[in-house]
Amino acid sequence: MSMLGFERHNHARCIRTAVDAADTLCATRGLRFTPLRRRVLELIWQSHRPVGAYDLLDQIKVERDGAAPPTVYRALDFLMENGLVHRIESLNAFVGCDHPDAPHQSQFLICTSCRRVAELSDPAIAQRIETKASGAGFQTARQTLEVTGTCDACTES
Amino acid sequence: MSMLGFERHNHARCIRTAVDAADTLCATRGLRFTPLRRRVLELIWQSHRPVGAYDLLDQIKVERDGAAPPTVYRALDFLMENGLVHRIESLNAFVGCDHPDAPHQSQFLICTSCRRVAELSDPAIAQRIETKASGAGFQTARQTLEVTGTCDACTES
DNA sequence: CGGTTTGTGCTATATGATAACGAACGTCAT
DNA sequence: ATGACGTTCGTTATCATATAGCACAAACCG
Repeated sequence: MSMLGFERHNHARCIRTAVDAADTLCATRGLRFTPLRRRVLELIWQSHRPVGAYDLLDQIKVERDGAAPPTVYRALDFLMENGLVHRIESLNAFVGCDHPDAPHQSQFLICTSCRRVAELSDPAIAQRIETKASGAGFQTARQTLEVTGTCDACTES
Repeated sequence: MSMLGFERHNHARCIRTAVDAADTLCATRGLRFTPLRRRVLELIWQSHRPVGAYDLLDQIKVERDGAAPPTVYRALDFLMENGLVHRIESLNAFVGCDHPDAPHQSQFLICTSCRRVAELSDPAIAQRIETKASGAGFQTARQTLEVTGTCDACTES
């Protein structure tokens, strides 16, 4: 069993769970979870790999005539603002958030072999970074922590 | 006095030091520190702000007829491979490395107000991240840690 | 209903990065 | 020196990522 735990999870269910959570979250906060935004989120959740905006666009175009870059970037902006997806800076790509309900600092493990990404949320690491930054007189707004390497499933094989 | 310590440092000297260090390092390793590479490094060190590749290109073009994107990207690749500059992933931009001599994991504090970047190198943080990753069965190749926020000089004013 | 805000369609353009190929240059053994 | 080899650079073309700006439509709110 790999650390990422991807081998035997029911992915259809995984997607549904994520979208349902988004639905609830938007309802709670009075946000408009439009068909476009919902669809973009579904597409992002098709895999645990980060997806590029233009990959999303290609898929959206099939269903929605005249879709253009702003179509998908605006949906992505909405999803990111509300913590439903994260941007992986080192890849210029996007992944769904595991636990959008609570605000959190994330850390990402990015496997260069299978290209899957696992999201960690270790408060101790975040705290340590925060302490170091504030010790330097720096007010932290956001932490970006991305670790690239090889996941255990890929190491084993 | 701000944490970044930029206020009263002699920046001409700062640039010279960095370029001299690169010179020595290249000589030691038998690398070719060509005029182009040297110039790109100088340009990057003009400030402690991350510089975009196309900003560099605009400046290089003035001096070097027919310079094109590959001109600067190749120089940047060389400088990065040899630890002379770092790429700031969240900005798609580049900064000079403070201490290129020793291999190290860096952390960056990026002020969104003055846009300056300070490089930290806290082994404890790097170690903690490494431990967490390997505990998850992940083999780390590289860490990217970028903290955005406000530096103390900007907070004060 | 009517005014306001929010979301989307659409066109254009800005910004960042790489592919591919040949010519020039350095290095080094002969 | 000479030539063979690897590296660096010039040059053109193209790809990839992201945003600006404006008009129209849909939802929201009194």
